[in-house]
Amino acid sequence: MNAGLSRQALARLPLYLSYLKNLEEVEYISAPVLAASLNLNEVQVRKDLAAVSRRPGLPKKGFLLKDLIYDIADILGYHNEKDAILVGAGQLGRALMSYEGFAEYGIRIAAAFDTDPSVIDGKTIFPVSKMKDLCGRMKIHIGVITVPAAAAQQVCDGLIECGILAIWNFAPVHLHTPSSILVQNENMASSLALLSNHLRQLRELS
Amino acid sequence: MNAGLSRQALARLPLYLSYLKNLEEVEYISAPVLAASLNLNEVQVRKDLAAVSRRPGLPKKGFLLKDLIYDIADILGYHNEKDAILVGAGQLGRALMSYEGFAEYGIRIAAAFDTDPSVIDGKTIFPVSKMKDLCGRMKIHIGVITVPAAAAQQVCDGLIECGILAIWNFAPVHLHTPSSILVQNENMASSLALLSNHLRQLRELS
DNA sequence: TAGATTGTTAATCGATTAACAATC
DNA sequence: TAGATTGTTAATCGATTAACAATC
Repeated sequence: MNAGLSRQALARLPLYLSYLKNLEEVEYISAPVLAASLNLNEVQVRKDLAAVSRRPGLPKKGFLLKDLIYDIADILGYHNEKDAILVGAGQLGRALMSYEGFAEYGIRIAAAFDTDPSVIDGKTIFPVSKMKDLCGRMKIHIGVITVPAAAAQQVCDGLIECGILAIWNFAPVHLHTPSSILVQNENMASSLALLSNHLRQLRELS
Repeated sequence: MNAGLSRQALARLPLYLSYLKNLEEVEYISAPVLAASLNLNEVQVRKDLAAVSRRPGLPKKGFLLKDLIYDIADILGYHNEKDAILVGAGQLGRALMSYEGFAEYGIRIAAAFDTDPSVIDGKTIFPVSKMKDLCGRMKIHIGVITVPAAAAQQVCDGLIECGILAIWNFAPVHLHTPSSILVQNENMASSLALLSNHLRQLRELS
C-alpha cells in the first residue's frame, strides 16, 4: 500500500475521506458507488482504493467503510498530530489560526509570529525574533507563510534556518528553497485565473 | 493567442505575472531567464509565453516586459473588474472580504451573506434571504463559498438559483452542480495531505 | 558573423481510462 | 449460478521535455 500513489491521487484522498465520513448506516462502500457520488472515473477510484486499503476489497461488496476511513486518514497523516508554526498574523493568518478544522487534519498551529507589535500578545503570537528558539525546542517541521508577497522570501529563508522541512505558502510568489524542502503553494491567484478564464469563454461563446 | 492554453499553463500565468511585475530596470525578458528564476523548464515557459504574447518574441532579446505584463494580465481577466458575492462571513470569509489583493486580480467582493444575525451589518454582510435579489440586480456571476462543510451544498444550490456561473469553494466537500457551472475548489485539505506525505516519507527514510 | 533566443515538430513521460480475467 | 465488483495489464490521452531549423 501507498506504493503507486501519485500526487494527484494523494490530493483526491481528502475528498474520498470527507465523503465517506458523512455516510451513515452503510457498512460497505464500493468503488463504483464512490466514483458516481464524486463524479470521478470508476477505474481511477478503484485504483486509488486498492492503493490505500490494507485489506483487499470484497468482490460484490466493496470495502468495509470503517476500515477504509481509517486507512485513508492514516495515509493522510491525520492520526499523528503535527505541530506547525505560522508567520504573518494578519487577517488570513488569524483566520487560519482559529480554524478548528486543522485538528481533524492532524495539524496544530503551535504558535504564530509577526513583526507588528500591535498583534503580538505573547500567548499565541510572538515576535519573529523568538521563532528559531521555539522551533528548535518543539521540533517543528511545518511552517505556514501568510505574510505579504514582498516579505515572503525572507520569511521562508528564516523558516529554513529554523529547521522547517515543509512550507505551506499563501503568499503569491515563487519561493526559492533547497530541493529538500517541500513548498506547497496555496495559489489563490491561480484558482481565480481558472474562474476568470471560464467566464470569459462563456462570454465569447455568446 | 490563448489557443493552446492548458489548465496547468493557465495556472502558471499568475506566477509569471507576479515575478514580472517585481522586475525593475528591465526592458526585455526572455523565456530562459524567466524559467531559471522560477525553477521551471525553459521550453514550457517558452511555449506559455508564445501562447499569451500578442507579438512574437525577439530572437536574442525575448519579450518586451511591459507588453508581456499587459498580455498576461489581460488573459487572466485582471483588466475587467468582476463582482463576486461571498457566502459565509466567518473568520475565513471575513479574511477574504478584507483582502485588498483581489482588486489586482480583477475581483471585487460586492457583498457577503450569512445566516448568523450577529455578523449581519446591513452594509457589507446581509441575510442570505437577500441574496437572490442582489445577484440578479447586479448581474453577478461569481460566488465564493466559505461556509462549513455541512452547509456548502445547500449554499451552492442557492447560488446556482441566483444565476451564478462560477463557484470558488473553500468548503472541504465535493459540490454537485450542473456541468455548465465551473467549481474551483480551494482544497486546503489536499495541500496538507501533500505536506504530510512528504514529511512521512522523510521520516521513513531515516 | 557567432551566439542567444525564438517558434514548432517530435519524443517522452505520467496519469487516466478501457479491457478483462478472477472472485465471491 | 449469475452478476457485481475486484485487481491488473494494456491502450489512450494530455502535458512536459527534447531536438532543431529560423531569426536577429
